[in-house]
Amino acid sequence: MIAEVIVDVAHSDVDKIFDYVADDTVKAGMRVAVPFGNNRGTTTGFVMRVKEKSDYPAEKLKEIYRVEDDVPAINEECLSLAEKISARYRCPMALSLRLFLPAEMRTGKVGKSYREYARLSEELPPLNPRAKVQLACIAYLEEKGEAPLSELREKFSSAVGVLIKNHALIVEKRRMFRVPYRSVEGGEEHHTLTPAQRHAVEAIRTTDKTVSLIHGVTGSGKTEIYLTLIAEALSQHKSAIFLVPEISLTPQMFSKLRGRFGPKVAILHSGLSAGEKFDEWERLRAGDAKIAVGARSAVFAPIENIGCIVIDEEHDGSYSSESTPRYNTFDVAYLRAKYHGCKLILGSATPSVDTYRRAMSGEFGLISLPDRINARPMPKVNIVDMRREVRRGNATPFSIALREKLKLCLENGNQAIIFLNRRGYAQTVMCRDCGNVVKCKSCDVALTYHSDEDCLKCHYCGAKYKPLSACPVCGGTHIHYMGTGTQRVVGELKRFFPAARILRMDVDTTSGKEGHYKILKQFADKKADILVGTQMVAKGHDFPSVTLVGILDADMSLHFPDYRSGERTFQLITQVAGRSGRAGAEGEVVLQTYDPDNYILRFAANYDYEGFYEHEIAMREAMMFPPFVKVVRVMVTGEDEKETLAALRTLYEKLQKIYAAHEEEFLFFNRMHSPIKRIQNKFRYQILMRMTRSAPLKEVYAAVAEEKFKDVLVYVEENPSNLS
DNA sequence: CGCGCGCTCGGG
DNA sequence: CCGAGCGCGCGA
Repeated sequence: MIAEVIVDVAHSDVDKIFDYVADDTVKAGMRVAVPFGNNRGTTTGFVMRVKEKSDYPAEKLKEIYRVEDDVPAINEECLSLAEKISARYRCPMALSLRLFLPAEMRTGKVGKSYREYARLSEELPPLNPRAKVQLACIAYLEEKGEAPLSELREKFSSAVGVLIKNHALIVEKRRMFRVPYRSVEGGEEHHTLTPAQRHAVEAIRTTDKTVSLIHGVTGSGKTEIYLTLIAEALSQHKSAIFLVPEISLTPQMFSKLRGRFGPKVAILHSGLSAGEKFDEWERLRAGDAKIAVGARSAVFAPIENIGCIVIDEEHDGSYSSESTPRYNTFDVAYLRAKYHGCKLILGSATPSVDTYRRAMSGEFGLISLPDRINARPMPKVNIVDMRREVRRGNATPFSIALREKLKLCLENGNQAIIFLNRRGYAQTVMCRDCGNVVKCKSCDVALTYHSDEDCLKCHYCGAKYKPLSACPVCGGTHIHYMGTGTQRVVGELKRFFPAARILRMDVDTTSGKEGHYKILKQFADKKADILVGTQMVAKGHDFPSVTLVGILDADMSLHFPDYRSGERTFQLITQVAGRSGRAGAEGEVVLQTYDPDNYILRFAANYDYEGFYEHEIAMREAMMFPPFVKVVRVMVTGEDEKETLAALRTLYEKLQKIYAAHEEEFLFFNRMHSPIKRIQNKFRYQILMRMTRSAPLKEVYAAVAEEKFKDVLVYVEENPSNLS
């Protein structure tokens, strides 16, 4: 037999099928060790197909050294999905295949884990009646039946060894599965659905559309709808995928899932240990677990017979991959849903403009849940004009209104969340003598001062620098810390509310496994009164005692140089605001801005998604932005600026030919450096295009793929979510 | 004349 | 991607 093999080398030069002689144990989807290249070593490969004979000269064929899996690691569906991903995102097969395996499995660093159990032998050999410990051990096992060997060793020490030697104990090795979040208990049983929820479930069940969007405000009970649909899939002996944004793997969600589905749930996300990830993956592959829950990568879960796929918080940026292959989770989920003929359910309180448009056009089903389950109104949003605060001489990050409401909130024993989109202490460090802003040595990015470590950090590469006492350019000593970060806010809050217990949550405080979880749990357990944080406090957690949310400087994300900045700001404000007043008392929001009449903020303050959408889509159409056109960026990066520029030029000239031939289909075509000219020592130049949807994007891809540059990396992005 | 380095090529 | 093969330049 012949196996068609893709070698696990991420390079287009070797991105093709190689035939190897195989025995009949080899199946498609298994990994194999094969001889490859002139080195006598081995390379891992993926068997894509097995066939009877090869077109390649038989005398040149080599044999597979070893089969690495006893069961295919990648099933037929996923093999063909990998092919589609490679074609769609133009990446080597090796890279798309890797998506389907836990990373640690590939490097061979992790494997099955076993545990030894001991039980009594059927016929006990004669024992020395004076060996008290041995007798105790036997008595213990007579009562228990069996016990882990390690436990026996701890209790009865060396006696265990003697008993094993005498064949009094039988030791058995058994597979042990490492369980993530063991400490999270399964809570809450399912409650009955409200009429609105029942209607939503029914609508999804009966529609002939593959994709349904649930547009439901925070607290409208979307999760219960997902769980009902997943339970239904399970009852039909099918499996399910439940995707959530990276950070919103909250304890509440876990306990809900565990409570409802117990061990049928497997969790896949980057926070797990290698062993846990591997075991959860294995449980899914073997069919022991039926529900794959996790962030974007869980869309590649090794399951068969999928009954439904859910993408919660559909609008979230974490659903598009930032590294090759830059896949979009929705696209992959859609392919899987089509393959299995199952439903794909998207949910959000603030759907992305693109998704909502597709729902409005009838391409997707649309279900609206305008009311909160408990019929509680959304918290009132007070817009505060910070320009007036400044005029009144208030130089602190907090408006007087926010301070007063905070005071009241704390006096009543409630909790508050303060949100701002900037970590660290001060945003920039500037010399007042010459105006020099201190920047990172490897990136073209202003450094941020962090008071707890007393250092300057680069938020793009993580580099740390000593704080400056004098300006490196002019030697001036009037170093000024500008702007406000989470650390400074905490400091200022302590000044105003010395008795308040304050927690900070941003990437600096959430390192390590379960980092978010710990902070959120502390806050949920009311070990703190105020939570200060960046984006990550915005994601869906339930804090019943939070009655006040403060949004400092809502303009920050508004003036981002990106066509989606308005959309993102609306989503962010709506999400953060939704943290207020979920159970007990009525909630309130203070929204601070220097642009109080901005339409995005107005719509957000009124929770008027439709209004926002109508305005935004009209604007996009008028300005010719996605979804009406495509924004395409060809990114050219390299450490050597000359080489990078040369590559840029070559590509530009090539693409210009396409542009010239299709000028009427392009709205914009130009080369420039990226907004951030250098990150991690790499210069970043780009060719930016805006083109109609019928424009020859394929030709652009092909032209880019044809060129290869030494030491210069080139990639193409469609509607990039981050234009920096 | 010999070897070291850089480029090109091939891998089943 | 990685090593083999090969051409060319330089030094003794």
